[in-house]
Formats: sequence, structure tokens, C-alpha cells
Amino acid sequence: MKYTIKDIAKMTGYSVATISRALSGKEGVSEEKRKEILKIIDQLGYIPNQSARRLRSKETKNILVMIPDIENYFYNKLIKGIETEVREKGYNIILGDFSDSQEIEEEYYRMMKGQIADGILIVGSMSQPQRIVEVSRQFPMVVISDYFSDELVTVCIDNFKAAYDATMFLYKCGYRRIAKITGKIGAVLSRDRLKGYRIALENLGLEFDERYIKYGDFKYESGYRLAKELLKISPPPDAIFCSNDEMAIGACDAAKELGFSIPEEFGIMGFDDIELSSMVTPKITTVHQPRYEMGKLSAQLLINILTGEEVSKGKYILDTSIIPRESTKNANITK
Amino acid sequence: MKYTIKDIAKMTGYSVATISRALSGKEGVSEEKRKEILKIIDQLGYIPNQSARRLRSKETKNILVMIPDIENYFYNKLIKGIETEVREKGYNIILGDFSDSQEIEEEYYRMMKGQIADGILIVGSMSQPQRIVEVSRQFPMVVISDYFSDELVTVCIDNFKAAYDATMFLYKCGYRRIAKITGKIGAVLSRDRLKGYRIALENLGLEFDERYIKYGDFKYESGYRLAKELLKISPPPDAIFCSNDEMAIGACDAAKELGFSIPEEFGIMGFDDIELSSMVTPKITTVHQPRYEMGKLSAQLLINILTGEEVSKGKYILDTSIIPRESTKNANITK
DNA sequence: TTGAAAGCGCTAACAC
DNA sequence: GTGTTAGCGCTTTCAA
Repeated sequence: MKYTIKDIAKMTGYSVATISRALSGKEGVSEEKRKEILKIIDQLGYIPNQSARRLRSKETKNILVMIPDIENYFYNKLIKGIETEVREKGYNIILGDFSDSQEIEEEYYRMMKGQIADGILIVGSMSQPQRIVEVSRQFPMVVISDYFSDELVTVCIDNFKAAYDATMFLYKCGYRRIAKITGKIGAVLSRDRLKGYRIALENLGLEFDERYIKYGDFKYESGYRLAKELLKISPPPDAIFCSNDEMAIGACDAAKELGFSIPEEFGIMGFDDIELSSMVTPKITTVHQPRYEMGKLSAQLLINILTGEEVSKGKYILDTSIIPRESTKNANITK
Repeated sequence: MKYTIKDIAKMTGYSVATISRALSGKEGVSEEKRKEILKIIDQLGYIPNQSARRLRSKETKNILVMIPDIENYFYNKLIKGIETEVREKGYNIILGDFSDSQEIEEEYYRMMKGQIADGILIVGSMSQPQRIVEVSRQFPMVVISDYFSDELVTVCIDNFKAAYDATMFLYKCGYRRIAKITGKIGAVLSRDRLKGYRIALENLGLEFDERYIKYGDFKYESGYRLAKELLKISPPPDAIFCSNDEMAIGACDAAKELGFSIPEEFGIMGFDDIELSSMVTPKITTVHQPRYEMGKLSAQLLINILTGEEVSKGKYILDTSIIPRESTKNANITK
């Protein structure tokens, strides 16, 4: 049996207005009546119709989460962080997985005009930064990780610093001919990670060899292929810093195939710290990104915006750390 | 600028009813008028308010997808299949990740009373089958994979047959002392996989050794630990059939640590064919589950139910296949 | 503190 | 084929 607020009004003997007030927790009902009403509601298992609520109050209590590809291991923990925060605050997540298709991405932005959600959380995007800024002018928005514009609220890490530190770490492990496999260079984050690497080499007084830089696409296959290319250069690098873990795993497999011993002859450093990186052999030394926290913080910020709290635009930077594992020397620590 | 149907009515000179009809694609407008109206609507970028639509038509165009834990690799491809199908048919996914918590799971079922979605897709559950059946009497539902009741619409594989075939395959590879690590034994699917294994041994005339069966929980760690136990039995098994890939990977690591050579001295077979299984060394031989197709089919069935088409209850069984890789003899195929 | 009533934007029954 | 209008279930004024 489905009840409406009218049914409850009849059964309790109060008006619909009073029921509504009791439910919303707002002013205007005496405490005893509220208790009485809530008790009955609870017994009946009545839940207000969300569509009606939304129509009236212009709130959907939904958040659209835009994800380039749910199959990508990187996003799992982020979503978890978002989910946890959002549910606690009474919101639901509408999943906006667009399979790396800009067209589908736009489809979701179009849906927003039909008020399917109160705000958008951009976990990733295939659009031009300019387009995202445009959308953000129409709907409340928080962006995670990459895009940059002072007009946006962005939760991110310091990619430059993280890459700088990672390169320094490889140096401390004893590696001297450190190569780099970047991700898609269109992304700001790829450029920042590359820059951190370069400046670190410079500060270390290491020779900078253009041949030691390869441009990948964040996938296993590109790490595998580009590492093979790197290892055929003479002299070959004695370490590779990959811009994500998947490529690092590919690079590992390539090195193993070519007969290099890891980590003695050859060290590998990843980026992200996805679960996978500690499930392969050797376990990958990597830069930990606090993905759960990033998801959580971004959801918090978005909900703050939605509830009218003051949220200043700009970057919200979370800390990264280096997780030494088996793919680098002097760091044969499990976990 | 936000438009309402009234605005459109004024601007075109027609009544709201006509606009509504033009939009819905239903009878009652002449073709030319419909075209004219749709053109203007398109130019203005008007999208009807979903809450109003829902309130009126009792449809949310949302589907609640219940997922035990989005961080579990198994679910990614399923969700992708669901997402693709659902979006094409004009529905959105509400993500019901409940982090393996029965309490949160119930919270979502409660929300359903507030009409947040038109139907439920159960990708997994922590509840008693009986509870799921109960919920299915209240809301349209399709269940993927495990739960069993003739009252439900269930998309699944034949776990018994798949396990039977997998065991046979190990035999054909030359293994004779085949052990088994099952998943949580509360699940029907675990029991079916165990049964397939037992019957296969029986038909093969292999000796059945109770010590060769271990009860895990589908996690890496349990595969690792239980494989170690198994390998200390005298005589140790020469192969393990694990009820999922994560445990198989754990078992692999255990065998490597104990100095067994894979696949020569020791063979390992997984189940599921998650991406991970071909990214580790050695790549794991496994039973492929058509997860994308399972997601897609289940979404199709649910939408059919929602649109009033005839959907018969019972099992919809999809085929599995064995993917030979490097963790078993005579099957050193990369893929 | 409480209730009556307007109206959110839309669909569908009914009238023409 | 087209327009008028009554509500869907709720929140929120306004009046008492």
C-alpha cells in the first residue's frame, strides 16, 4: 500500500501542512505533535514522493557524477568516497559514465536542463576546459583532479611536486639514467608530471636526454610498448617513471621479457597507487593519490555549494606520498 | 534561461497540450505542427522538467542498480553493460553501492518507496534470498548472477557446468591431484561451483580428498593463505581450481613463494575472467563470464518489465568459456 | 501553532 | 486535430 501525505493527514487528524512541517524538521509544529506524527509515519513506512517534493522545492537531491569510463580502475575509490559522503547527506548519485565519448558526455549535460540533478561532479571529461567552465556557469559544479580554471572549484593533488618527489626518490634509490613515460599530453596533469620530472633532473644535475621521454596514453599496452623502445636505446635507462600504474605494469612486463632484473638493473615507479599495483609481481613502487578522500572532499564541497554555503573557487590540494614497494631498489617492503 | 511548457506554448501559439503531445511522440498532432514545434524547442534548448513529468506520469525513468561494492573489479563490466542499455532506452542509473552493508542495502529499498526509481537491478546482495523475493513483490526487479527463486527474473551462468568443465580442463592438461578453493559457501554460486568440481572428479575416477577443499571468501588474501595450506599437505595437489580470479592470483603468489614452478609443477585455474587475470604474471587460465552481456541483458529484461512487455520469470542462462593462459600446462597462449 | 489553499510543470481526460 | 482543465503529491505562503 502506498500512502500520500493526505492519507497521513487523515489518519492523524492533522492537516497536510502540519505533516509536511513535521517531516521537514522545520519550525511550526509543537514538539509533541511532531513526535506523534513521526511515530505513525514510521509505523506505516510512509516515504514522501520524491518527484512531488522535487517539483515543489526545485531540488532533486541527486548529484550527477561524470565518469569517463567506469571500467578504469582509477575511478573506483573516488566513487566510493563520493558515494559515502553523498548518501549521508541524503543525496543520490546518478551515474554519468560516458565511455570516453564526448557525445555521450554532452548528452548528460543536456539532461541537466531537465533538472535530473542539483549539481555535477566532474571526475573526468573529454571536453575542452572552456566547455566545462561554460557548463559550470549553468549548474553547480565541482571538478576533481585535472581541469584548470580559477572559475572552477577543483579538488586535486600537486602533480608537479609529486612527480618531482618521485624522481628524487628514484635518484636516492641509486638510479641515474631515469626515463619517463607520460600520459596523454593534452592533459594538464601529464604536463605537470613531466615538468616535475624535468626540474628534478635539472636540480640533480643529471643529464637530460630527450630520447628518454616517451608519450603514452595511460594504458597498459603503451607502457609495455614504450618501455621496450626505451630499453633498446644505448645506453638504456636504468629506471622509468611512468605517469600511471597501468603503464608501469606494462613497463615491468616489458623489462622482464627483455631479461632485465627488477629492481637491481632496472627500477620502475608508477603513479596513482591503484589496488592493482600491489597485486602484480613485482609490486609497484608508486605515488599514492588519496582518491577516497578526493571523492569525499569534492562531494562535500558540492553539497556545500548546493546548500548555499560559501565555497571559494580555486584549487583544493590534497597530499600525495610515495609508497616504496618491490619495483625499486632498497625498498623491498611489502605493501 | 529556463523555459517551461507554458513558455513554449506562448511562443509557438499552440496550447500546452499540443506541445506535450508533440514532445511525447503520441497521437494527436499533425505532422507539420509537430515538426514546427520540435524545431523551436530544439532552438531554445528546452528540456521538460523531469520531476513534473514523473509526478504526473508516475515514472521516474531511473533504475536503481544495487552493487555490493563498486571497488570490486567484478562489477565494472556489468555496470558498463547496464549503463549502455539503459541510456539508450532513456533511463538513468541511480547508483546503489552499499559497501557490503546490509543496513545500507535496506536503506536503498526504503528509498524506493519514495519513488526514486521505477525498478531495481540487483547485481549483488547481502540479504537473505527470501528478503529479495519480498522486495521483488513490491517493485519491478531483475537479479543478476546468484540468487535463486523461481519467482524472480534471474540472469546467470551455469555455475555447475562451468566448474565441471574447468575441472575437466585441468585434467586434460595432465593434472591429477586437483584441489579446490571455494568462495563464501553461503552463496548458491559457491555451492554450485563446488558441486561441479566434485562430480567432475567422480566422473574422472579421481580420488576425492576432503583435505583438498578449502573455504575462502573471494579475496586475494584468502587465496594466498589457503593455497599455502594446501601446498603443505602431503602429497600436495598439483593444481588448484579457485572459485574466482582474485583468489587464483593469491594462490599463484603463494605457489611462487613456496618455489613451485607454474604451470609445470603446479597449475592454477581461476573463475570470472576479470581484466586483472591477464595482467598478472603468469596470466591466469580462467572461466570467462560474459559480464557485459549479463549487464546488458538484465537491463533489457528490466526495461521490458517496466514497459509492460511479457517477461517470464526464471533463469536466463548465458554461456561461459574457458580461457587458457599461462597458469596451466599446454596452454601458453598470450591473450 | 495550526490549517486552507495556491501552485510547482507536466500529462491526460474530456470537450469541441 | 486541438484546446481547456483537473490534478499528480508536495511545500509554502497567508490567514486565523
